[in-house]
Formats: sequence, C-alpha cells, structure tokens
Amino acid sequence: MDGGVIKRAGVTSFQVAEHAGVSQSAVSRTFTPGASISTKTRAKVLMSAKELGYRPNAIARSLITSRSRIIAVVMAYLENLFYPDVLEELGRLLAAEGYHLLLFTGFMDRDSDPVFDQLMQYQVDGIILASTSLSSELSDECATAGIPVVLFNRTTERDSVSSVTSRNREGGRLLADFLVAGGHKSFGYIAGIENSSTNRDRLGGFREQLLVHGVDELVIRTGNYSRVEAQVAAREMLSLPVRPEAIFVANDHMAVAVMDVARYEFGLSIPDDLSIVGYDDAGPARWPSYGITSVSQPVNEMTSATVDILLDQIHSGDMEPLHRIVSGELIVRSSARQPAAGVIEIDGRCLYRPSPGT
Amino acid sequence: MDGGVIKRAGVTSFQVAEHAGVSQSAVSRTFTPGASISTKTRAKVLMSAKELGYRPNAIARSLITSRSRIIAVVMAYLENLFYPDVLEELGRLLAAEGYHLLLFTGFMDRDSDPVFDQLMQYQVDGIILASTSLSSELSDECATAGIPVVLFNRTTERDSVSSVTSRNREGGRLLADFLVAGGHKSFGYIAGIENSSTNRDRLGGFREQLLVHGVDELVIRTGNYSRVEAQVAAREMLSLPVRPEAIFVANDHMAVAVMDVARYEFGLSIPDDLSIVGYDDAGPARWPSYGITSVSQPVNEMTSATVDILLDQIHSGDMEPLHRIVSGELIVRSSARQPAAGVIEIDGRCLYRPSPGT
DNA sequence: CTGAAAGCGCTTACAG
DNA sequence: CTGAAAGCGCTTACAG
Repeated sequence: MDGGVIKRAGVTSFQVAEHAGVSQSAVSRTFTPGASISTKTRAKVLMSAKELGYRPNAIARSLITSRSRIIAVVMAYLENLFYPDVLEELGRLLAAEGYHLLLFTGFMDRDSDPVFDQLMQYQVDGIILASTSLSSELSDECATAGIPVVLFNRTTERDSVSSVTSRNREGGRLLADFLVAGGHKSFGYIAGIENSSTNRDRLGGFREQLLVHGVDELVIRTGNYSRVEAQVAAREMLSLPVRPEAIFVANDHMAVAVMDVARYEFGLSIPDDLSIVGYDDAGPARWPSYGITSVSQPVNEMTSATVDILLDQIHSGDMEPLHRIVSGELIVRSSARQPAAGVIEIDGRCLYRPSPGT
Repeated sequence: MDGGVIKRAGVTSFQVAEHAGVSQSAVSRTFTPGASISTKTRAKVLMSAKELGYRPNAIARSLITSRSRIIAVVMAYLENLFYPDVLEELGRLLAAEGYHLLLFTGFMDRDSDPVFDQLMQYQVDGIILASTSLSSELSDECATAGIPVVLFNRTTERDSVSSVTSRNREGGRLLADFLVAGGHKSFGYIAGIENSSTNRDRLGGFREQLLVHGVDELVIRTGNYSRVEAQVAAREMLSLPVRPEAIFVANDHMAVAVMDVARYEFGLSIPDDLSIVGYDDAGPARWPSYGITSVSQPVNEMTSATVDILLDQIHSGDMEPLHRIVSGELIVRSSARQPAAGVIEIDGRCLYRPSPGT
C-alpha cells in the first residue's frame, strides 16, 4: 500500500553510551532534566552525543512515558484572519512550554468527531477545539482517558469539557446600545452558524437590549460565518423594500463581505447610508478601508487562558471542566454612525463606554 | 519539573487479543492494511476492539516502523492570508494521504534552524518550509537522514532541498509591461525580505523589463513582507518630492497596507492619483474595497506539487532535489490604471495577456 | 492464515 | 551517582 518504504538509521542512546564509555542509562539521564547524573559523566555524554549527532527519539520517549507533549488543535477554518492569529499565538505559547502542535482543519459548520480517532491514536496530551465541538460521547471519552479538552470561542452546556469565550451576550447588548444611541431606528442581524454558542449569545444580547430600547423588530439573515454566504445574506437584506439602517454582522470576517456588497453592489456609502458593526476586532476590521466598529475578542488573553487550563489539567490530572470568560471592548471606527456621547479614547483606541444610566 | 504527571491506561492489542481469543499478532494484522488475516479472525478482533474501545497506538507503531506519518510544516508567519490558505490546503492534502501536520510558526525574517532539533526528535517523515529556509548543514543532514525537505514559495541555489515556486521573474516582467502600457512614467517598488528569492526574482524581472521599456529609474523602499514596515516604506515613498506614478508592492499583504496609507494618510485616490499592483492574488486582493491588480500564485497547484514531491520522496527514498515552478496570471482589478489593450476576460476573471510584439 | 518471539529506542524503579 | 534490566505497545520475519 505504501510502496517501498525505506527504514532510516538514526543514532541511538546505546551508540552514544558505547562511544562515551558509559551505560545507556547515563545517556538517558543526561537528556532528562532533573535526573541524577554527575557533571563529569554528563559532559562525556554530551561530547559523544555532539560528535555522533545524537538526538533523543521523542517517539520512544512518548511510548514509555505515556506523554507525547503533543497538543491537537482542531480549527474549523482559517479563512477568517482571527483564527490564524489565534493559531500563531497558541503555537508560541505551547512551544514556550515544550509542547508541539498537531493541526487539524476543515471542520467548518460541523463537529470534530471525524478526526477524533486520528488524534487519539497519536496519544495527544490535550485537545484545543477552536470554533468547533465534539459529540458528548467523545467528550466523555476524553474525560475518562484523562485528556483535557478546551473549547476555544465556543461553549457548551455539557460539563465534561472546558471552554474559553468572551462576553458575547454583553457584547451584543453593547452594540445595541451603541446603534440606538447613534440614532438608528431599524436593525438587521447577519447571523453566524445558528446553533453555535457565539451566535446565540451575540444575537441574544443584541435582541434583548434592543427590546430594552423599545425595538422589537429585527431582520435576520444567516451567513454561517462564511464569506460567500454572508454576501448572499447581505444581498437579500439590502434588497428588502425597507432596508435596515444598521446591521450587526456576527463577525468581522463576514462584515467585510457585507460592506463590500453594500458599497460595490448597492452603491451605498458607509456609514452615511448604512451603519455596520461587527465582532472580533480581527485584522481587516483594523484596516482603514474597512475600519469596522467591532467588539474585540482579546486574542492574547483568550489563548493564554486556553493554554493555562490545558496545561494545568495535564499536570494535575484533574479533569474538572473550567469555563473562563474574558471581556472585550467596543472599538469605535468608521463603519457606523457614532453616538453623541460615550465614545472615549484610551491608549489611542476609541472605545464606546456609555456612562451607566444614560 | 513536570509536577505530578499521571499515567494513562489505554486499551492495548494484548487486551483485545485476550478478549477475542486470538493472538496479539492477529490484532495487529487486523489494523494493518494488506496484512494476511482471515475474514473470520478479523471480524472477531473488530468486535472485541469495538467493545473495549481499542485504538492502535500510533506512537508505538511509529517506533517500530520508523515512520511517524507526521509532516512538519514550518511557516514563517500567518499574518498574510496567503499562508493560512496554503496551510489549510496542505492539511487537506496530507490528511487525504494519511499524514498529519505538525505546525511550527514564527520564523519571519530568519531561517528555521531553531526548531530543527524539535522536529527531528519527533521523527517527522518530511518537512515543508513555507517562506523560510534552513542552513546548508541542516539541509544536508536531512538529505543524509533520508528526510525530504520542500521549500514552499522560496528557492535556493543549494542542491540538497526541493522547492516549489511560481515564475516570479516573469511575474515581475509582466507587471512592468502592464504599468508601462497603462501610461505610467515613474515607478516605485516596495520590497519584501531583501535576500528572499521571491523578492529578488520579482524585483529582478520588474527592473529588467522596465529597462527594456527604457526606464532606468526605480525608487525602492523595503517592507520586509511585514504590514507595519510596509506602512513606513509607503509613507517614505509617498512623501518624496516627486512621487512615483505606479508602485509595485512585493506582495498583496503589504499592498493592502500601502493602499490604506495612500488613501487615508495622503488622501490619494486609487488608481486616479496612484496605481498599485501586488503579488499573490491573496484573499484581500479579491475584496472589492482593495481590488488589487496582482499576479497570482496558484495555491492549489503549488500545494499539491509540494505534497507530491514530498510523498514521492518518502516512498521512493530518492532524495534527488526537485524544483517545480508553476505559472501565475496577472489578474486585473481596480488598483491600477489599465492599458488600452491586452486585458481579456476568461472564466469571469480579467487577465492581462499582451499579444507578443506590442 | 496463525502464533510465539524479537526488537524499535527510550525511562525508570531497583540494587549497589 | 551508576548500571543492568524490565517494559512501553506495537510490527514483522519466522516457522508451522
């Protein structure tokens, strides 16, 4: 099946031991931090190792220690720059702790069950699921096996996995406040994947707070966090006999597509003819040609919380699920009409922080 | 050092064998495609395996076969959407062949030597280096060890590693033709990393062909393929007493930043006041708010060439370096003034293909 | 087709 | 501190 597969010969600890005139154990101890070995023996081994080009075989080590130092990262899709950002940061954090990252992608709009077998076969020490989930059975299996799982930017009612999210509901509320304060009267929402927790919470908060302001109408179309579907959704919404004055697009990735449809297919000027707000504060939102007013999801905070939880659980063996929720800010840029009050500047960023009671 | 590390107990082939009343060898053969095993035995094993929740241990398999089925992918940076695209496609292609992807990032502007040890310890079967390289010694070490290395979107004079690139020199030439035909008289170039082959070739071709057209002046600033540095370079170039009429930015990722500086810091209208062309045909180039005229680097062709070379060499053991060069197209959009002739539409894409001899 | 056995390259009690 | 030895969970000649 594999055609002719050629075996490679590597230098082993036995060869180094022989060359250095010590036992194989001594070689192993030299490369095991904290093992008891004299400086002299260690030096001899190190010399021989260098001369022979020896490198410990991590696979053999994994087999005996039952620890691979590999973390599986399953990322639904990379099309949205938010995720490459997250991925790069996760890589950095894991590398700093001596862990390696086995990447699986392409699970947009469905759970990660199809790769579960693969990653379990590789004896990964932990699993990070970004924008994707796992069936209950598989989650439970991980818990039983003592393999921690952290959902990133998604959460679940089930209790066997941890999660790291931001305050999506508050974010949705804040955007409603912002748009109402900006004088808008009619509203649209372009949804992400409908049963994702992010989408539910952002929409929930938005709608809830609109209601507080006495608005009970909201036009909804679904973009499933996909660029192409968001375009379709935008075309539909903008073709309505009465088009909403302001649209909340469930993430910046889709908001970019929606802005382009509004500008180049409908000839609308943003924010004069139409206000658009997004979510994530992802790369393109910060590029002036889009300049999207957006609620941030702090990548650094979210990734380090993820890695913290994961490594803590690996080291403690305690599988008690943790749910960390971080706070974002409403970053004000040029894609939506601004309210008269509440926009303040901090560290060069414009934030919307309405004073309580207004 | 690791705190208390808890060992996990997994189901082994021995347990399955016992449960099924067969030998451990039979269990192994059941999970080895092509191994000689009777349908009946196989069925028994499969039942027991399912009942016990057995999964072959890929780490143990790797140790005995000297094949990890892991490919290391070292990617300089993910900030440029071209690379996440490439990464997703590589993941798809490798998964289809039963390989897994160990990701290393963060090697912008330098070679990948720092992670070399890590990836060798994991006994990877092959290495893909995207926009980064390896020192000669390490490249040679891979060749000796029989581990194929493919450079993606970078090439080298050294002969011990393979490479996949596009016709960067031709691309540079074509852009010169395009801009000259568009009536521009003065030109700028915002460079990528100066000693990268992509930068050298794009600039070389561009300059060469400008010369053919009798233009020997070219203003150059360096952006090192970084967004921030490209902004600085753009500010400098646009502040010149006589600003170039057309700028070739060495990739689309930087071109986006340059356009925003031109538009929002210098109040220039594109392409009326300034023409900009880029390279890659990366995501944002296709977004109408940028609409960058750009030479494409076909992701699918380049990634499949990369995986083909790698897997061929893994299976054949033949380390003879291969250099595959694929062709791109000049995709015409709205960021640069168009020539009167030579722009044609094919499959809904506007391409620049000057008829020979004009 | 099947099983007993050797061995992949390590770590880690155990005894000294 | 050091070495001999067991064993991690598999694959694969080898003999039947």
